[in-house]
Amino acid sequence: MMELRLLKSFVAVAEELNIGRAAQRLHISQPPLTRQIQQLEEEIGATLFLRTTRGVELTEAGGMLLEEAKNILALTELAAEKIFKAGQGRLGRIDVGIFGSGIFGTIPRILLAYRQAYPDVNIVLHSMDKGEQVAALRQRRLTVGFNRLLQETPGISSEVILMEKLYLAVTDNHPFSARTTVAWHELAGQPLVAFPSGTRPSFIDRVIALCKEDGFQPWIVQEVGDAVNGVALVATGFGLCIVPESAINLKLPGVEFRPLVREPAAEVDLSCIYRTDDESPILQTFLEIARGFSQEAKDSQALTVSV
Amino acid sequence: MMELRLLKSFVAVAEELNIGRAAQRLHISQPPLTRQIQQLEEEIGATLFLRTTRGVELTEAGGMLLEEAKNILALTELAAEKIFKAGQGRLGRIDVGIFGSGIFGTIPRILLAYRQAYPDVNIVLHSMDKGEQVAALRQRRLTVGFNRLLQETPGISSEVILMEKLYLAVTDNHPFSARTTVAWHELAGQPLVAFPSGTRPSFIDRVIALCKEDGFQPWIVQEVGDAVNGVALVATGFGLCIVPESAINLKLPGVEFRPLVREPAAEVDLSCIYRTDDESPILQTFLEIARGFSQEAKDSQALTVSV
DNA sequence: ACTCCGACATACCTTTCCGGTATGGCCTGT
DNA sequence: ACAGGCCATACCGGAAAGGTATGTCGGAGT
Repeated sequence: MMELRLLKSFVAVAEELNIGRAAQRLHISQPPLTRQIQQLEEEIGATLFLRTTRGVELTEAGGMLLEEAKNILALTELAAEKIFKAGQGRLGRIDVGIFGSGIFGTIPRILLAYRQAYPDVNIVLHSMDKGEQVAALRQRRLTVGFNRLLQETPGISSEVILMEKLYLAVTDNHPFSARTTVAWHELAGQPLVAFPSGTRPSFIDRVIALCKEDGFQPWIVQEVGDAVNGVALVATGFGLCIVPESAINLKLPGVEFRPLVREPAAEVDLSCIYRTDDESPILQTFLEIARGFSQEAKDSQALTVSV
Repeated sequence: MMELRLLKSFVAVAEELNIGRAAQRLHISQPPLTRQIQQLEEEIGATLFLRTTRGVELTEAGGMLLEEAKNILALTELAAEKIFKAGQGRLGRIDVGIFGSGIFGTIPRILLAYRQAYPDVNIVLHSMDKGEQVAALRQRRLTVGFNRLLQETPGISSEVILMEKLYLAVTDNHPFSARTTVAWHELAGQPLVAFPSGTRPSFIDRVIALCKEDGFQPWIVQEVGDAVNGVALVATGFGLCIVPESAINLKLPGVEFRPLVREPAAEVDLSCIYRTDDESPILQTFLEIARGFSQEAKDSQALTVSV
């Protein structure tokens, strides 16, 4: 069925125009090469070489085959290389689910690091909430998702990347803006903008739980979709808004962020979710990069403590 | 080195997603196919299938390879077919040398018939005189040439396609134009336009030889490059012009053609020339078609005689 | 919970095919 | 006429491909 070995031999002969020399180049002896050419000619049903007394010369059909064969051989080599890279997770496509305000903070840094480590992997971002992410993972429309406050789901694994401290967004004319920090219990009686309004339980439930632990009920004046909208409402004077650390990169005029102090610390997780049975190299390499950030976060924390 | 056999097996498995069924399709048993897939995976260095309990499924790398492999297999099949056709002379390129007035008469009919029989062969015409044709044949810039009155040339073979009777081109006010035929010996003393002026011996020498046989010397008043120019000069009143039969298709106002009668017949050959050592199918098939015209000419002649 | 079935993997054998050595035949250039 | 190249052929040994029998594992059904 015209194996590539025959094509490779053919190319060698066609380029050397001398079976003996071509055989040397191929590190075999001359007679087998003669047979290979004969076999190729028989399989194709065309004479490829004219045997002369000082070697061989290409027929027209042989000349055409030379071009085709070179092309085919190059294609197979490229393909082999490509598939090898793909097998190592260095090539392909990864679909990443992010939530509304996930485009700030650590997630873009992870994505950037991944892109630099695996430049040939196409990163496709999909904005979807927790429930949608789980569904999309199951349908393989997503490779990995970022989210918070995940609960056990069959077939889906989750991994905490890092814990983010909580901050308070205040307007610059609010008394709290004169302070360097705000204590959690001081939130009692303050008008709060809460988010998100999507799949429960979510960030808002975490906030409510922390308040309950400290013996008060938060005064929620408005619910919005995500941190961006929440901070936007703060800017227009609706009230205060509790956000994870990543959201403090969100600069809006007249809005400032103050750390919320609490014992134990008021934190929320940032986690990855993925299909438990997905062992694809693309996912594995991505998780490795993400775990690197997890480690980095711990390191910087240790540094802070030791200083 | 990743033989096509492995790729073919891979495609079968990737399409069936079941090694056993794929083996049936390939008319081999299951264990060798399993080994082939293992071998392919090892050679490429990537996992191509995930083995599940109800068959196999493609990894991402495997999915990519499926596309590549299909492409490569299709290319090789197309290539094999193409080369096979080329080997039969049904595909490729033929360079045909023609002389100045060769574009009339039989040559275009031969070319047309060849084009219809072998539509995938590119016919490239080159206008050149006898000497140029021989040189171009030697340099392989020409596959075949048409010419007349060829003499033995080492390395070059010639074959007479047909004999053409000679005609006389006269103006419609010349006394000969009132006749149905003109006898050869009547040319004595008539002003003649002769051609061609290129490589000798040529058509003009044939004319001179025939006159000499009949005991007179032709009165040549002008030499021109080819039959077209010769007939053109006839139209302007320079004199008469002897042309081969094919040139009577050349309609010019005020010019008429009359058969020249002589015993034996005044004829000139139309021949093919080609490299003696050229056994390429393209040339052979072309010669077959051309010989067909040779036969056809004899048939019609026989018909004329019998009627 | 146990068994059975389906699917891939492994072991082992047979055959085919591939490459190596030796040699023959043909042409060319001296 | 002879020697040197070069391709083709004959024959042999070993590697590799395919076949049969069997193992192993996971899931479905009773």
